[in-house]
Amino acid sequence: MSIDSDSVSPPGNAPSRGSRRADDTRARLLHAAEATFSAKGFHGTTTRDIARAAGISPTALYVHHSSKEELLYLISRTGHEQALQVVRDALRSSEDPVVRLRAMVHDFAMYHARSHVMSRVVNYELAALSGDHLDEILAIRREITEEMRSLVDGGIAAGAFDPPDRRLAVAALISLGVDIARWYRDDGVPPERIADAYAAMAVRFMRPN
Amino acid sequence: MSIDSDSVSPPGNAPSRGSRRADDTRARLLHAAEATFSAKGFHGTTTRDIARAAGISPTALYVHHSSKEELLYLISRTGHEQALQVVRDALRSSEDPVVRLRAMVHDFAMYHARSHVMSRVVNYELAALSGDHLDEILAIRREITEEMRSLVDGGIAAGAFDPPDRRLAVAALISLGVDIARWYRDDGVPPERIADAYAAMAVRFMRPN
DNA sequence: GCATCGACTGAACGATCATTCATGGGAATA
DNA sequence: TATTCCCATGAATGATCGTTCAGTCGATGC
Repeated sequence: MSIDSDSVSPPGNAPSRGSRRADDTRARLLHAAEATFSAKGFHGTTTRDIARAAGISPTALYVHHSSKEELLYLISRTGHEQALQVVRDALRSSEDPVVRLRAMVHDFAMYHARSHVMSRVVNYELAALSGDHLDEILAIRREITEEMRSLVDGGIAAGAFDPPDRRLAVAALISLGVDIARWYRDDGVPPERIADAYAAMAVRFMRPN
Repeated sequence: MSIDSDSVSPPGNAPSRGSRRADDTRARLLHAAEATFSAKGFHGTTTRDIARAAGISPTALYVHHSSKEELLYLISRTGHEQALQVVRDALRSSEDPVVRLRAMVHDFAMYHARSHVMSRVVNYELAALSGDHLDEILAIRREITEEMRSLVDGGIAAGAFDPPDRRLAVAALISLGVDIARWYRDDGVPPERIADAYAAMAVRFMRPN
């Protein structure tokens, strides 16, 4: 997907009450940054690239955002919050560990396939964030890991899971989802098929023999 | 691991017969580039960063290599060739599909954990390669995928594997290995434990129910 | 002991970078 | 219609980029 226009609100620089025009420009700016960061990386992208893709002058970028890094931060935060929400919603869908696991892996994979442009930025451009911003993002990442861990531990406690290593089972579940952002292509395997297959494989390697 | 000194030979720019001193500098340059590209990305790294890490002047870089991109190319090529070799060696180790799968996942994981610095460059900086260099690297990547596919298809034909989707089973096997380069930390879970757990999980999700 | 030559360097170049500044235009309000 | 002020701009700034150039240095061969 990417950034919804209703999630585009007053960032650090701009006035609190944005006009419709300003909100629209802000949204286009974020989409443009998302696409260029994803394709060329943060350091490989110039503010002129972003401005051109958004259809404005390089200067106008600074009317809405205080820096190029702020754009990366906003994209990272939105993406991480969305991913955390996806995981939490899936875990709320049932009490049965196997059903929850299937839903979580399925939805996590779906999210990374459909939002692969944003997810590439979210997962591979972390090093370009400023110290404070990075700390905030890492906190959200820890929450995602924590949700996964609670799913795995709960399933083990209930006798529904028996992975060879609970910590590495969590790592594997995350890797299967995150790495989709790296290899996914729009003209390849459709998201739904990826999600179904990955959910099935995850259930298999978590289930007791 | 990283680059062995014996794999450091005449690159594009330098004379064919290198002195011991030149070979040593070349090797330090490649190690330095590997480390900085891995930490800050290709575009986030300056030639001055690399030179400083190698203990030489920025100018000396061009005595041994024609450009910054050439360094990335040499690292990418070495890394991909090593990964392909790891996969091929593992597949040669047995005729039994399950044994081969276990060896392949184990060794592929070991390689990405031990060479995580290089593997980050290899897997996440492809976009910075020049057109010709990228084509050459992508050809090696296709060979790696092809080896994995033959393993999976062979196992299915022999009745030893029954994954929910053979194409996505290959994707999952690659993701488990590659993504280690993203999350691995030297002070975390040791490579051998990762490799064992991943091999066990892979066997579980490939085996018929 | 001297000449040679490969390895290396400091200074510099043009290009391009993120960002700022002074200013203009146009939509919304009165 | 007149006024206001947000949104946007062209031009410019200092910094930094990848790379080149004209040499220096020190080890090696005679």
